[in-house]
Amino acid sequence: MITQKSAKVKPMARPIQFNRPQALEQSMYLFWKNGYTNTSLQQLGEQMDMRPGSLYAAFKNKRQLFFETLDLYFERSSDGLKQRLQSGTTAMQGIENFFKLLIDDLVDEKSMKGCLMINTATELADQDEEIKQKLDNMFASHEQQFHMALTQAQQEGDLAENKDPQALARFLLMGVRGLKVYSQTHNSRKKLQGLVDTLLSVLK
Amino acid sequence: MITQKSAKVKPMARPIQFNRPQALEQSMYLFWKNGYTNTSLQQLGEQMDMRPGSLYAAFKNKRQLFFETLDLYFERSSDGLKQRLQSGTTAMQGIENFFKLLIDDLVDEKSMKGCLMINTATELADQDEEIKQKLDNMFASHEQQFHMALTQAQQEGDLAENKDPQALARFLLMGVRGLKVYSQTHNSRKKLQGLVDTLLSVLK
DNA sequence: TTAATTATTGAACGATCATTCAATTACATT
DNA sequence: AATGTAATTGAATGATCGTTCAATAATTAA
Repeated sequence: MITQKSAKVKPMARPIQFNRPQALEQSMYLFWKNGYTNTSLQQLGEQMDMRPGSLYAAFKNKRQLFFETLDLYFERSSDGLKQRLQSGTTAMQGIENFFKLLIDDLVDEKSMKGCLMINTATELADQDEEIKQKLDNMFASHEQQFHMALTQAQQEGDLAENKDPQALARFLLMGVRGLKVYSQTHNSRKKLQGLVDTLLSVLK
Repeated sequence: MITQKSAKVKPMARPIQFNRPQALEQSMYLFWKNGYTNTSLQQLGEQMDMRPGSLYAAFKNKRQLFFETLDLYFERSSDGLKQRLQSGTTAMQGIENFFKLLIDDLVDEKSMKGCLMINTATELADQDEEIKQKLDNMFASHEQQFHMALTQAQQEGDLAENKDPQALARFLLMGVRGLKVYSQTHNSRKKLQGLVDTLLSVLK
């Protein structure tokens, strides 16, 4: 009994209605603001303008949706980091610009507070090895971007030869984490500026 | 119709069965590990060995229980901080000892990861002004402890006169936050030691 | 023993959670 | 028009959430 399924093109089904990147961006804001557990599928459905069935057909489940959302956040932050680090005429200027703009972000009352990667690390890294690994890789990638900038700064003569670019990159990123958590409860520009000044003093 | 309620001592009722400090300590471990939202009253009841009715009679509700738990955590951490800062013959030694022991904590696989105050800040500070203020005060208190230690170090000649103890205290505590979040995804002793070395280099 | 008081119990509540699925809809092809 | 296909819908599912409360238990005073 041989079924004669032809290789012909299949008749087109109902086209996809929702805009995937746009929907993911909406989910990102929710997860960012409320965390993973505290964001319900009802909220996600409203924000993304998708009904449960579509949501599950498109993203499998809440966990997978969150993964895609986290990936999007990482891409965005990586792009932003790259852009800011390259915003000066020298690598060292880029690094300084990054922290200047970071302070602006942290001070801005209207902007979203915190950082999805940090929030996820404190909420889920202990309980979820897969997420922990994902975050570790993401942080390492950001660290690498700082590493490259610092290496370039060294080549440009703005960082002493005896300094270790990799260790300093790790340190700066630790500082970024500290600053972001600090600003969750206190976001005075003056104090943030002081913290950044001290942080960057280790590069001198 | 005058009810003749005398001022006599009331007959004793059924005595309280549960141990409040002990129950709170149990709840602390749960909130610490899982976060506020991710800890259910069923889990709390099991861990504290209390049935819902007793739990609500004793602590009002989940939110108030969490507040008491957070207070307990703060007391514990304050006591620990004080003890560690005073563990050396000089204030500067105390500060160094504190970071040495912090690394031990962060590296220890068996110890609980993260910090309840930081976890709460990233989970709830955005959405709950009361908790945000509570945390702000707690962090400020810890900052004050570092401030005092640094002032003493200055008096003892271990911190240059031109350094600002308050700004440095804020910076060190920012560093602690950064280190704790860092260790959520990566807890190599070598790297943590490097980060602490760089952090403390600002005191030189 | 009885009464008064309050801690404790455990079942029950309504709300909300993440998820599923049969029915419907919108398209291209025949 | 009719057919095939897959996206979409929205009601329904069972589980779990935080919380309440009438009944019960344990104590002292009378």
